[in-house]
Amino acid sequence: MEDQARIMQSLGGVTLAAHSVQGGMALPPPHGHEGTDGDGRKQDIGDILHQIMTITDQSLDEAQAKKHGLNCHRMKPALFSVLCEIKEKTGLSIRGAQEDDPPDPQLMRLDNMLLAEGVSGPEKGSASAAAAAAAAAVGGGADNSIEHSDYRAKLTQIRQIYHTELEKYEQACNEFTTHVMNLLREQSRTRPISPKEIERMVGIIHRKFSSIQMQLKQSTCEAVMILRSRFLDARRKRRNFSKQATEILNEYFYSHLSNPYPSEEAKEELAKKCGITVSQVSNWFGNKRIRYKKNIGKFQEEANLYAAKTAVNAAHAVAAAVQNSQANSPTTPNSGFQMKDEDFQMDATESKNSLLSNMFSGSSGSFNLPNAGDMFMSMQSLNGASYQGAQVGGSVQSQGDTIRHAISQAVGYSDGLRGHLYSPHGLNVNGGWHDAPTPSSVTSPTEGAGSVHSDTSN
DNA sequence: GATGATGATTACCC
DNA sequence: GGGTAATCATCATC
Repeated sequence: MEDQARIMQSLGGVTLAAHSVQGGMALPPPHGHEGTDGDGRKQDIGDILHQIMTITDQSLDEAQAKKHGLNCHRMKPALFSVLCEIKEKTGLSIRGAQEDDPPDPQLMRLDNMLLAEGVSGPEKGSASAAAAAAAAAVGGGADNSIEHSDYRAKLTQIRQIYHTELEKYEQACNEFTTHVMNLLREQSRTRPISPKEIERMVGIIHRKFSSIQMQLKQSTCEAVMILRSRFLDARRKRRNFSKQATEILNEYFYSHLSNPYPSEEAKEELAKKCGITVSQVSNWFGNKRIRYKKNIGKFQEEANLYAAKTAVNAAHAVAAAVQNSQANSPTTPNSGFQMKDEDFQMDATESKNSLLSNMFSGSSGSFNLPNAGDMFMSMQSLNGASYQGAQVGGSVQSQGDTIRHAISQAVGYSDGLRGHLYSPHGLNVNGGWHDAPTPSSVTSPTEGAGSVHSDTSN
């Protein structure tokens, strides 16, 4: 009843005068100047207010009937207007306090993070970019690609949950807003509810739902952070490279011992072959160079092993090339092939044997000696059918020339092996490698045909 | 569990 | 930016 008294006071002393003409009604005189007529109207208003205040205590039918009666009451518009104004005044102060809020920095941070992590915003690019970034931090390799996809899958899951929840919240917010608006509009027929107030109420609802959304964003961010940290923590959890990968890297290293600095292209190619990343190749060569330099004696055995291995590969490749040549040559169907150069006649078996013996005895005969890397690559090219002699350096035209070139490369490599077998090849007195141009590319002896590249070191 | 091997990281240099 | 050297952390072997 306090409220009623307050409203009565307001109606009597403050605002009623300003709204005394409503809907063509008679003007009630200002408070304090009313006479007996004023007393009557005051009584009338009090009566109406009493009816409004007690309407909720009545049964539905009674209330409906009373509501209709009140709606039709001649004083209703004036009273409604006054009540609206009172509410507006109090509402304005509330609104003034609530509006003009600066954008919440925490919300901005959350939004930015979700965008950066690829949870919000466009799906494909950022999500995979974030996944790739995390995967890059973790490292490459077959297992890591699994982890990569695992990370991506989990991120996608988080993204889906986030969007589903967000959608739910938005839907609930819209539904609730519509419901409240309808309710208020309906109520506004009997209660002093202005459109501004409805608007304000909608704002309040939106703010409430925004805070819920913020909680959702916060939870999502936490989930992403946990996922991310889990992957980043796995950074140091290394796995040894596969045996095959290590062999490929070692073969390249020892065949380029004079200048074990693979170019970017070479690194990429090695990475592709080994199923690791370029940075892992760089790491590997960095570690290898240092460890080799630190303990040449220890690595000598390994160097010999790889040198011998590569030499055998080379011999096999040459033999294969010779046989291939025999098979393809119309002039030399079954026997040894005839070279254009008189001083280069060799039976296939003989060539193989002499090559092998040369390789391990260190006798390279009168052949020129390209560097080990050249041989390293030539062998692969001979293993396959698509030998590209021009890329190796000479203008290889005839079949015989091709073979001669290959053999000379092989023998040249044996010289390279001699260096590897008997001395720390390529290291200068300061413990560093001799200056040499960076090789432009790489292939390993295990590689198939069609990947011959030049190596201009030495 | 001790130990060596090895991939990754970091600080520094050029 | 790429290389070295030192170091860390983990793996693999005994």
